[in-house]
Amino acid sequence: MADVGRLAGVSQVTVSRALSDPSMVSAETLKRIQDAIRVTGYVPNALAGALASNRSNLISALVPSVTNIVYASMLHAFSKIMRARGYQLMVGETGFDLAEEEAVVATHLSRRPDAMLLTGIHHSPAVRRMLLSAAIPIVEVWDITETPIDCCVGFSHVAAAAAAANYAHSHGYRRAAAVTAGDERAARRRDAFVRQFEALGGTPVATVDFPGHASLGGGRQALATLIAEHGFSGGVIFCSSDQFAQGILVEAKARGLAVPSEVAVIGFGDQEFAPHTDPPLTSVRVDREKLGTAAADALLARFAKKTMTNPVTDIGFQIIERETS
Amino acid sequence: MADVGRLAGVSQVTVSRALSDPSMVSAETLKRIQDAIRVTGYVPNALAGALASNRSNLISALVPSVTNIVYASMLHAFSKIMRARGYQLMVGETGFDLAEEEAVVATHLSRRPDAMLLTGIHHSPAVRRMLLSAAIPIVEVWDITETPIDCCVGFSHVAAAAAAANYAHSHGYRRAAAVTAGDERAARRRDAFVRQFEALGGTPVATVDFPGHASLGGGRQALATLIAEHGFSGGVIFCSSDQFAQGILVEAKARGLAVPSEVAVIGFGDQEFAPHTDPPLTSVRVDREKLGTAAADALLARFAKKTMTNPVTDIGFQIIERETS
DNA sequence: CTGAAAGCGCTAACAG
DNA sequence: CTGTTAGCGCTTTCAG
Repeated sequence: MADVGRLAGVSQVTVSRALSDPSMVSAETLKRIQDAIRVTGYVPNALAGALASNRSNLISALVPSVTNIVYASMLHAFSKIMRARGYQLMVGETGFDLAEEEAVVATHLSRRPDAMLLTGIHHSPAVRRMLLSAAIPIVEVWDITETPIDCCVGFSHVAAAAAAANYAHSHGYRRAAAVTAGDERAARRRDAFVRQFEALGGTPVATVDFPGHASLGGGRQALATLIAEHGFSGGVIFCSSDQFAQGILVEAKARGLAVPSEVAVIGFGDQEFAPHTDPPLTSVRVDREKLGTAAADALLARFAKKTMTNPVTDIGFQIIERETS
Repeated sequence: MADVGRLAGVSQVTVSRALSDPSMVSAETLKRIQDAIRVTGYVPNALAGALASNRSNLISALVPSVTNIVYASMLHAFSKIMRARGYQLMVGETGFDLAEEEAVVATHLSRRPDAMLLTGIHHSPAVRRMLLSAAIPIVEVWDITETPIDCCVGFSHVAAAAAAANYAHSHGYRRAAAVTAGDERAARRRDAFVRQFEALGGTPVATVDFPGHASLGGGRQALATLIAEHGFSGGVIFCSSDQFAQGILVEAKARGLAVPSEVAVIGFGDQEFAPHTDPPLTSVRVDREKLGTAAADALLARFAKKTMTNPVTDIGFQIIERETS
């Protein structure tokens, strides 16, 4: 930066100003500086800038996994807005394990992010303490709580699952099953679905749980298991993800079972392929782009003014009725 | 750090040493320092450390899109290794546009990453210049070239597509079509497939291109288009992605077309669901985890010693024969 | 094994 | 509009 200044015949600070706010230097000085930058191939050092200004322009985003499309698409929407505002993203994967999250949070905080996005509302006491003393805006996503660390953007998993149970019951289903991936929020939905479906007078809900992530193969296997081991002989299957639902459709077709008359399915997530399965998949839609943009908006609002109008943003959900139930 | 030192009765530098290399301080001093850290809740400032040491421990990884599972799973494998070695990932999305890539590269370089992962081997002259003068290890992935910026890890798209054409021909197919997403590498595969299939004596290959990313819906539409507008009446369809292939299977089943006798399909990527479609999908496998780990290994080797044994790593591909062709 | 001093490249005051 | 002076919180180097 000093070299650039020397070449342009100004001091180093003037170069700094030209870069951070061009309106602070005269037009001709600006031009000379820009020329000098081009000639020298100068690349600013954001590290030094961050240290001096105490603003890193970094946002850290922690998700369970980047290979899960629901988190990836949320990140995409989130980062698009943040990038447009000059912030860069540091992405971290926390798995579904609180201890792992703790280590990731610690290393990310050492980079002094200006804000942090966290997935979920359940964190270890150590994480809460670190986050609180970091004193930066924090947004927790994919769930809502009355007691966020700072603010949260999401929806009620209990309400979504109960709505699915109501939907199933009102469409005449009295028998049901649930297929669930190894994810705390999915498990909460499963429990809420079971509770509500049975409360409405449905027969006991059979459940099949997978420890890992949802997959098409898992959905096929789940239907096979339900039939072979749970005596499943018709009814609606509430899935924790559209991936499972798609697998159930494939397996049903392979077995010659009619959908929805013999096997009905409700997916979760309303992923891109849901309208194009055969038959088109009924699913609970969660607007992942909106989740990402609302999370970004919440952080930007916190940057603008310290007072929060409302720390809890419920983006809701929607049951998209198609032809599988 | 000075506070911690005061509490432990040592100077600030000693704390620094205790953190960077515990063996440099005596056992009892170390213990006092660790206690002091616990008491004060001290969180190191990696920004300052990076500025002073000229090593940021940051790696920037640039992919076209994080919502595409093939890039996401590569990133996952890559970051796992890098994180274990103490490096953190800055993720950037470049889209499929060279100009966008330029802006992303510039901002990432300003953060002084210790190395960079780039997707693809085609970059603008400005990007090459910036990267060269950054003088850090660079790995280009998903493709190979004799003239990488620094080193590359990938496979030959031309060879993969030609192998698919050979496979189709040797399995008796004389008619073929290709369905391709809007991605330069996919287009190169399409061209290589067409060239080889026709060279082997196949009839002219009908092509359907989509500007955006591959999807199940796109695959369904592609088969409909091939039948309606290209008079497709049997043969093998080479897809740029398993997503398209899956859509073709769904559409074929919906139309009552037998697979593979009336419509045969070859996917690309061998994604998780490929073995579980009905019938199981024949696909060109690219080991994305291996791609990520090999890219990480290449950078780590560059960190260890400046001389490269071999700058080009070809991880190859494999045609997985299942039942759709 | 520990400490003192210097400085990484920038921004934030304060002057002029 | 521009320059001067002080740091930001660390690591590095050189002494002891």
